[in-house]
Amino acid sequence: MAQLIPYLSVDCVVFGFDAERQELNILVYEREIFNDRSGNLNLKFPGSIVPMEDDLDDSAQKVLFELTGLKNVCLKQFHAFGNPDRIKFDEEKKWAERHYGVKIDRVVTIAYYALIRIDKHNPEQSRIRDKLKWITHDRAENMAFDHSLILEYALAALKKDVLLKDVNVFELLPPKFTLAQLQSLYEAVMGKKMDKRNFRKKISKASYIKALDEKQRGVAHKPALLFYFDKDDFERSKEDINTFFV
Amino acid sequence: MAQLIPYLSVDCVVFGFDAERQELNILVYEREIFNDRSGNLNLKFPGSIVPMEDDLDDSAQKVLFELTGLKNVCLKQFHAFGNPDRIKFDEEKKWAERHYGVKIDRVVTIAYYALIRIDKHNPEQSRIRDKLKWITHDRAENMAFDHSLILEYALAALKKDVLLKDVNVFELLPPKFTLAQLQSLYEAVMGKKMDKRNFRKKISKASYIKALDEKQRGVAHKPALLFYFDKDDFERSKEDINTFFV
DNA sequence: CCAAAAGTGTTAGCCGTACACCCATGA
DNA sequence: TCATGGGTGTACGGCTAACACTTTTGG
Repeated sequence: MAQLIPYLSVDCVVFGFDAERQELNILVYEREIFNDRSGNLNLKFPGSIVPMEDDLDDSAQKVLFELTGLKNVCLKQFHAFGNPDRIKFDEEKKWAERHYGVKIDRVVTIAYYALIRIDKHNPEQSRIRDKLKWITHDRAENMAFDHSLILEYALAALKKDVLLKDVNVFELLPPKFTLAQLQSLYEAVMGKKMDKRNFRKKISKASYIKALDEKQRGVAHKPALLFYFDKDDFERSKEDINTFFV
Repeated sequence: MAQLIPYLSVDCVVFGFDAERQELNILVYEREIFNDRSGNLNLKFPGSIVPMEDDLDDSAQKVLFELTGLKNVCLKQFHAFGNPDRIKFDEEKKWAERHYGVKIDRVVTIAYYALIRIDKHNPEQSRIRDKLKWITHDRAENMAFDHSLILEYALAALKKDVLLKDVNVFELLPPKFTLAQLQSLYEAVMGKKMDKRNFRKKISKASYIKALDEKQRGVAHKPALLFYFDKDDFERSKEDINTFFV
């Protein structure tokens, strides 16, 4: 049977925040199809062909569940990638055809990014646990297909969403966090360093970030006060974004 | 032949700005498939099935060209809509099957918004000119398929892009425009009124909006100074968006 | 001379930015 | 007692927001 229309897939760029190293990490799936090529060509983002009867968002949630054992993950669709030549190598086409069990000429993918708590991700629950790994952004060049491009778009979309409070960056943090963790997360997302005192002054004006009556324990320095995030206050605070940048 | 995967289409939400009436308008395509239903069920956004060999962006440009006779239109992909039930009525399914000449069970659409100058849009050049019309946002409820939802997403995406200077709102204006026109455009996009003096103070700080040595003519009131938009300065000015909203 | 829209300045309070030292803890 | 990161204040300049009257034109 000839294929007359492009296949449709979803791909998920899963972000996790390593609070120790203060780094934004990305979950990738490692295949073994290129033996003689160096670099990251064996790395791709987790994804799946969209079944005929499934909603796009549901397909993405399903991928995430099979991957991390997590349900109701924070997931945002950010772009569809449809270059007819996005499958670059014969090895990739053959891999995809074997993997999905259909003849494939072209795949259009709807890309999502997900925010998860890196400590919640339980690889034991994953069907494909031994093929998953976390990498940092600067180790993600030259991935399979157009996935390095997809990552650039994902990072830009995340940054945009965070700037306008269109996403909950707190999904990446544990329920109790320090201001230093929060600051390094913002710095990782925005791609720039910020001044500690000014950052804290700003955060103290955010009604949705609230201090607990509790401190860090067991650290070899002055223990930090812990904070939590109030989602309802956050939702309310969205309303007064008015002023555009000139 | 059974269809095993969803069809893929692109749809374009075309915005135009009516500077006289100070309204944001939307270009819709009118069909004649519902006789006995009231409302806007006959209205849809222009779109097309994506051919097997075409890039998504190219397909959208092609739709725009056939529609408006314009090339290199400002076009931004903003969301993919893939609810399996987005074709709601039998009449719509039959229309789509007749229109595209294939059996259709499900269509996933990649939605774009376009900004065009309403005065440049030459309906004479359009293949389907007698079926196109401009409507305002508040007259766009209950459109065909999920197109009213698509419009809501388009407006939100446009607003977001304008806030972050990710799109050129000046594509909607003639090359020479007054500050009153510019202000009413911002107001239409942001959905809120602004103070004239404060708006002008802000605009005067934008290096990319420059006064001409020329005024309006033939108006029955004090003629307004004309301004133009400098794209290079605009691109340069994007770099210093840093501060997130709390 | 009237109607209509253009154009203009000041004040008060808030926000962004730049910058350096003491504090609490575990080892 | 030392190393480590936590926590804090001030001053300046720029931005936002509120607010009302005069000017220029065509009719």
